[in-house]
Amino acid sequence: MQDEKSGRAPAGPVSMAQVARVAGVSQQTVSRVANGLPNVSERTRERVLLAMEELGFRPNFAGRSLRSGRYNSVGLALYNVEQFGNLGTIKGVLSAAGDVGCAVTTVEMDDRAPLSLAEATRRMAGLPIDALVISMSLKSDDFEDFVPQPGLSTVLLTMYEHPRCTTVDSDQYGCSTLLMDHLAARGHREVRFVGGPAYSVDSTFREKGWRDALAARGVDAAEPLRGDWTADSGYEAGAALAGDAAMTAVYAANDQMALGVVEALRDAGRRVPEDVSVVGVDDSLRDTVPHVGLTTVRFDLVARGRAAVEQALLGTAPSYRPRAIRIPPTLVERSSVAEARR
Amino acid sequence: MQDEKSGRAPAGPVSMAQVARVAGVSQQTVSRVANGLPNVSERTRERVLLAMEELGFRPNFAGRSLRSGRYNSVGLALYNVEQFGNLGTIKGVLSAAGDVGCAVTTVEMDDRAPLSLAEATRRMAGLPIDALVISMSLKSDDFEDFVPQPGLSTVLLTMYEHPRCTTVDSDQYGCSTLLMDHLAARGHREVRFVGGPAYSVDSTFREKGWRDALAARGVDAAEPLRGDWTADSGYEAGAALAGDAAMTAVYAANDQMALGVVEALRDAGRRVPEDVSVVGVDDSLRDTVPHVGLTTVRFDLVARGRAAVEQALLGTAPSYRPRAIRIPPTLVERSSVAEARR
DNA sequence: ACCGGGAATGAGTACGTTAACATTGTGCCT
DNA sequence: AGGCACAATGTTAACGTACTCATTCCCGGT
Repeated sequence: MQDEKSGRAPAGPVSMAQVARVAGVSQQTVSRVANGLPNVSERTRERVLLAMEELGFRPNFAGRSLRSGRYNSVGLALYNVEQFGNLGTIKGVLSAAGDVGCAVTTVEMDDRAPLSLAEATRRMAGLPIDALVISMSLKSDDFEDFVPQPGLSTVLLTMYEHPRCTTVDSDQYGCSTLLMDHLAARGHREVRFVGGPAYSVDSTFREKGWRDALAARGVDAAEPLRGDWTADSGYEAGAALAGDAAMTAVYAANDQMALGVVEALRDAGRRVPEDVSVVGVDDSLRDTVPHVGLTTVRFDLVARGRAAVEQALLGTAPSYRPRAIRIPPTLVERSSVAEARR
Repeated sequence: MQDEKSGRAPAGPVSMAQVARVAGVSQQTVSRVANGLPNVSERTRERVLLAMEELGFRPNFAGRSLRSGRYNSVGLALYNVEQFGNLGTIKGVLSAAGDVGCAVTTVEMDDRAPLSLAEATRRMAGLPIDALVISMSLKSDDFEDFVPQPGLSTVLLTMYEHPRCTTVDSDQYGCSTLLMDHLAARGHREVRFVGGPAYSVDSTFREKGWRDALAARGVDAAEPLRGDWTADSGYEAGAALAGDAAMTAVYAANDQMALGVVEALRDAGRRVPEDVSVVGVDDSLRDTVPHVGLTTVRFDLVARGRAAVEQALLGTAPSYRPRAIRIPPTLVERSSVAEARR
């Protein structure tokens, strides 16, 4: 049985040599046609293109990059794929890679494999990639010893800084400054904090930003509460906070918890924002809740992914020096913040 | 200046031949060590490993796969990356690929390039992949002519069926059956539908499921409303629906719109679920809204991604026959559905 | 002492591509 | 007419790996 579209039945992958034979030219001429080089006569080009079509030729990636030494692909090592924010980051990575004609080669680092940076790098080093972006929740001590693969430009998506790798992240500290300034400008001094789980690096940086902002204004930080990012855990925190008569504002480390806090405060008879102001982080409720009123902060996650890829590709140049890039957040002002009562 | 870790400064990528020279063995022996083959004496193995370490050897992907003809990678063509559900699907793709030691090579098909299936396949065909998964919003007519790249096992993530490619999707029709059965069992006959935008294929299938379910019970379908997936658009639809005295239930095509419908109905003085029952799709509010009460339907998106990769890899066997796989949803019963008034 | 056998290792080759160089053909200028 | 420039095409070599086969070496059995 023959392929109904072509006269010949191509068995397995088709090489340039086979196309050349059919077209009656040399293999080199096929290469020239495949790469759109100019020095081919129109007649020959057509003959070759026809033969390609007929045989179903597709260029062999391995042969091509063995010759060129380039892969036109960026590596992406992901841990915790389903975590909030990864989709935007992935979009940015794909988009920036696509801009320069690169694909993205991704590997999920799950719990089957060890999670160390060194291990992740080793696994990625054997893949067809020109540069590497690593997105993993990292403990600080992992950094001390880490040495990137020599000859493989590496960027880390993290708030920590590294002497030999560029690091890129949304500014998880700066978002607190932004929100606390916003609250302070409206007379809020006693601001409580509802964080994420203790192991969360992002939450830790947001908490530090909150703490420093209070300290800068000479306010003692009241004990922060801790949720698990869910709205229900925010509700619990809000219920616990409702009795605190001193505080005038609550800073929840994400919007879902902030929504829970608002609900709990209202259920406890405290009005938002008249009695208590509430702010969150992420702007994740925009399309999700009708008439969102939550004042929050938005990260440009796509820019985060884009920056990572751009730096990783820049890093292939020998003169490149590692740097730390922090994508600034923007304030999204809605109606959950009012002037503090005196 | 020398590399501080090794005696020699490796210039550029290191090949097996260079390692062999340093270790005083043949290139073939280095290959055996690199691949863990048994026929190497302990003494030689150690010498080679030492040389590898010293030079910073990493196996060349291109050479390896040129020889083997395999890439150990699955291609993923994505359109509309940030669309709901993609993160779970990506997780499933990565996870299933990782299970068999494969990476995932992804390209975003954005509006710079034409969106046709043929075009996407052509672009992916030159990448280092053994099989291909395509996730694009597809119009039905794209299918008629589409012929997958010969020799490249291809799976489409879509509800449409294709004679020559396996297609995989969450059952966007079956979710309606599930919800309508649930409502019917509680005496609901007049069920209104709030769909997504007209171009959405998913919404179209959900609407068809709703329509067929009504027809099966001899109920004339009242004109469906249309939102844009956001909670606010759901609110508008709910406000328009509130005056309909005949209906006893609303089926919104996603949870965010369903939440808007609930809010609007309550603002209009109709109780949920006592007066009107409301159901949604996706179970996307679970952690997002405190005390979610919405009855909805959950898709196993990870399973969707996993199935796509599994079928794509199975498709590399010559005896494989294309099929259509629909991942069934599960009902998530909460408190927005009650017995219909008589 | 000789031979057979198996383990360790090496030599040669092919995978598909592209760069560099070589060759042929064509037309134009002097 | 002779030669020169340039375009079109062909030839050769090399990229790094792993398969197949050949060789060497050592040991034990007779």
